[in-house]
Amino acid sequence: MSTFAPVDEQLTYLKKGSAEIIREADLRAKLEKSRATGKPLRVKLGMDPTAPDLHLGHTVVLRKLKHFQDLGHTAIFLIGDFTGMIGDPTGRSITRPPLSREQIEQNAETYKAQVFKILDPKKTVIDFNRRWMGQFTSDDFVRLMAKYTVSQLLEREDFHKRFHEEKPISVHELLYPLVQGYDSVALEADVELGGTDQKFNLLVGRELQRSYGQESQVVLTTPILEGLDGVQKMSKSLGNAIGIHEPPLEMYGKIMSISDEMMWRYYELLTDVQVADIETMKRETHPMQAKKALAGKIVGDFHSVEAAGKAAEDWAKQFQKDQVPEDAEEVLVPIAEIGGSVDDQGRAGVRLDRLLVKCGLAESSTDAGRKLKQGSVRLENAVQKEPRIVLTGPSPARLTLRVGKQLRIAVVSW
RNA sequence: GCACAGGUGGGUGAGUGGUUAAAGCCAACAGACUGUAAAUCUGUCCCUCCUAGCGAGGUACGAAGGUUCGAAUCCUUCCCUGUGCACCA
Repeated sequence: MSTFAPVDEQLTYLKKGSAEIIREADLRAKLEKSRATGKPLRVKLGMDPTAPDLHLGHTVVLRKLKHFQDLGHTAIFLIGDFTGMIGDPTGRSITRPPLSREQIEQNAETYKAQVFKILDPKKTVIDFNRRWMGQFTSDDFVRLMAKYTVSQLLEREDFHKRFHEEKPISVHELLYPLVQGYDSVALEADVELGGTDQKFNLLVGRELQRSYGQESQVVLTTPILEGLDGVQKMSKSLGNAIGIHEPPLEMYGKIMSISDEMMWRYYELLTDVQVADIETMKRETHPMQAKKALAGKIVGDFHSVEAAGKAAEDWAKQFQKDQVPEDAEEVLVPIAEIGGSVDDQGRAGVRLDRLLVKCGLAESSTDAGRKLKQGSVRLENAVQKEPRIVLTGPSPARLTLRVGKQLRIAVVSW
């Protein structure tokens, strides 16, 4: 029989890093009951497989689920393969383009693997809402829809806003919160987790459970993590995300580039460092050192301690010492692909602008030309403004290219 | 179905026949300064080509046509969004 920690202890652990608990008294009651009966709480976290890769922003709430798991409760990771087809309209000012079923299934698979970087696979229940939504008949749907009103749905801020701005709201978007709420009914969830932006959807779950004769779930929200810009929420489409699958050096570098202010928030939401220790660091540690420590911790979590150490070294080489890191990204470039030519003495003429595009250092040749003119391209550490260069050495030439902070090794062969 | 209002570059949002890839702002990118942080200042910010020059060409203001020497700006048709009215016999 499982034994649970004292309720107050559990509460303290769960409250750290959470934004809001609705309602805390209910959570306490549920925890007490579970402790008394030895029955773990069923804690649900749902995610739509709308993007193939998870980033650090997603891990905030995953970590919270992990906390419940640590306390001995049942973690249910729900993959919204059905809701994914609708696309959560949360925070969107426009309708999401629907994803194909194949795409969703593919994403769902990668999700499974990725969440286990945080959750304990042995103790996690993975479910798919297509399991019950796929069986839903039209009758069931009508009955579900009858439990909510349009004005209740329009209370939601983004709908409300769109409605008043006379922007389109598709009916299926309105359905999203209902389906998500129904998931809680199907799973008989005691607690549902989500970002603060999910608050409305989570609350619908409470109402629906009551309508279906169940005890309402407790809603626990976590803050939305800002991305690299420190302003907008972390999101791949905004290009300010750190993916959990990214190579160590890249991940480390991205973390180092966040602002000092954001660093503390990352500490709070992405590490297990205690609040008191964070406060001490704020006062006594040089921000750069603290940031390096943070980067090391996070890289360590998703890769390994060794990888983190290596990333730290490489990072210092690349950005602080102007050296070339061992794991620098290499791009193999046959000279023909960049319109180069070889003369009779074996010298190769290379078009630098095209090479930059090929290496991903410029978006287009026009862009490359601009960067060259601006003097932001460095070849072997020397500013290079001319678009043509001649290579005289033996065939595969390793060129170190830098544009701004980015570094690439181009291996040009002819 | 009818009427009205809209659809401009990554995002906002000017521009209503003619110095113009299309003001301004934001984002983004680069340079200086730094701790690759922030802040600040400067430059860039559709694509292709080269002889790389404040060069040449090509695309671009929902779509397709049309009127004009010339249109994002005028006309026609179509598509999309919203609003009001109607329809629901």
